[in-house]
Amino acid sequence: MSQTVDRALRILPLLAEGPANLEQVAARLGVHKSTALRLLRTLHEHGMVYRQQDQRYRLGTRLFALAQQAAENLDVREIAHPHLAALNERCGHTVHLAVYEDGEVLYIDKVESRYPVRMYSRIGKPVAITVAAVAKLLLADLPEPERRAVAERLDYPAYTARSTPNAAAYLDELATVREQGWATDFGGHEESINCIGAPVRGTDGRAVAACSVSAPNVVVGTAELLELLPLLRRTADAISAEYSGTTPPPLQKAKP
Amino acid sequence: MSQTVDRALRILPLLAEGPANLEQVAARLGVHKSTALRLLRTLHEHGMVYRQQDQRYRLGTRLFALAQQAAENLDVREIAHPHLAALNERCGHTVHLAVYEDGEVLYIDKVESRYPVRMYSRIGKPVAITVAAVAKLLLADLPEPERRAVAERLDYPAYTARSTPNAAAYLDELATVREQGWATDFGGHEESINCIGAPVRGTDGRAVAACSVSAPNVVVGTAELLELLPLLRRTADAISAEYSGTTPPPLQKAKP
DNA sequence: GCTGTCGTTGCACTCTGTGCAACGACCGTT
DNA sequence: AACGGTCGTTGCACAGAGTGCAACGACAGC
Repeated sequence: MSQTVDRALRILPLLAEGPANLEQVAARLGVHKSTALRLLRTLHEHGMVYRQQDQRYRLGTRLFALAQQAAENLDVREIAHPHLAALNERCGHTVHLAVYEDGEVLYIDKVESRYPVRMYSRIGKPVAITVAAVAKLLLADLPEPERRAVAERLDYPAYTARSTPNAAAYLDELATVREQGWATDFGGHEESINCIGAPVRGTDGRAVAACSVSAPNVVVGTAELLELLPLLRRTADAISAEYSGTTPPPLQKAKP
Repeated sequence: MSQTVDRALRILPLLAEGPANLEQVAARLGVHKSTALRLLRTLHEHGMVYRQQDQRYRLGTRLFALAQQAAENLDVREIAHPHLAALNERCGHTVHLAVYEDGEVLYIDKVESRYPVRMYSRIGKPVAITVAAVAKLLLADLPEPERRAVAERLDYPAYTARSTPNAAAYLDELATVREQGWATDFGGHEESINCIGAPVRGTDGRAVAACSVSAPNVVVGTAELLELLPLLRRTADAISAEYSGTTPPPLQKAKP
């Protein structure tokens, strides 16, 4: 749309390949040297490109700063929600999204079951950290010292006979979860409620969130619930992809 | 230099703060809505901004990709990282790597403290240039006219009672740092955080980067932190050696 | 159905970006 | 030293590109 800006922006991927001097930039843009110079100067003023000692240009650190800052403001929930809604659309059960923060795991989004029998939960509420599938996924991915510290600091309430009894058992469970890349909670919190979860990962591969599908026994058994695992994992992976920016996800309307 | 490109680029940091709609962007740029629209469209075509469902704009994924490539071009970072990780392994504190670029000092890598109490920082974020140990090291090594120019252009915010008060004091401090070859920041930025730093030098002896160890008072005192100085300097020197090519650098792990 | 908000479009004006040519700094060669 | 070559930089005149304006349209909330 805007020729000048367009040209300026085309310089960036060009420099991403490696440093280039003025003439090379001008040639590859198909413009006069003086034009390229002015564009590069403007980019330079904004820290988008940097001029090394040999006068060649390369990408600047401001790009870095911008991306980093944007990543911090990135709302997983916003990105995840449509995916979670779609998942709920297909399976009908309650879908949760949770994050880890300062030794706690919190639900930050929820799409309600479309069955009449529902489990109780509330966005913003701390999760039963010792048993919930999402909690296991998030803790499993913590750096080992912190994971151990948290596990040992926790209480292990016996919600049911299948609740995790103590730190040792929990750490074992976390190892399993880390290995298999998904988690379950079969009646560990409420006798009659089962749950499966999968992690959402950021660019660095660390779990930034986890999502889960929960359903009461009376609606589906554990075997039937596990059949949803591939779908759940695909959903989690799609969210990860969009969150890390590997997918230019937002399917924009094409011009007619 | 180029008004149009300048306006377009000013949109990016604006969006980095969080999503904004067309009117907000236009208002903050001080231009008409239609102008802002065209700029945003151009940015959009290049993937620099992204339009969410509610029509608001936020930074796009292309920016992340570019930042990634920009980071890869900073080869100090790549070389330094394993050394920094090893340093963190041995002392447990937060380790930073920073570079100087166009009057700013930026963190380009970070290895998190393994203690529960951590300092806040972010890769890509400009460093508190008047007080940070890494900033002192990098400025101390600038050619004298540029050093003076930068020092006199800076603000000297009084973060704490121990912050550098003015340009004269800063230039004195830089002289000391240049002489001793290492730097400190004892509570100059945050009252309770101390920090020691050492320079990474290129073939020409100039500081191309600086690394530092930071720790809160509550974890280690200044005396104890200074005991880490030899280890820190050895780390910095090892990075320098590998970066200048004096060490047959990437000693690959032998396959078992 | 009305009113207000916000994104979008077409147009006329003019300001900004452009290419050109000449200059100058730097480097290696003879 | 003088020369020729390369490459970045500058001033200028022209026109093409960007701008603001006003009107339109989509949508939401009373």
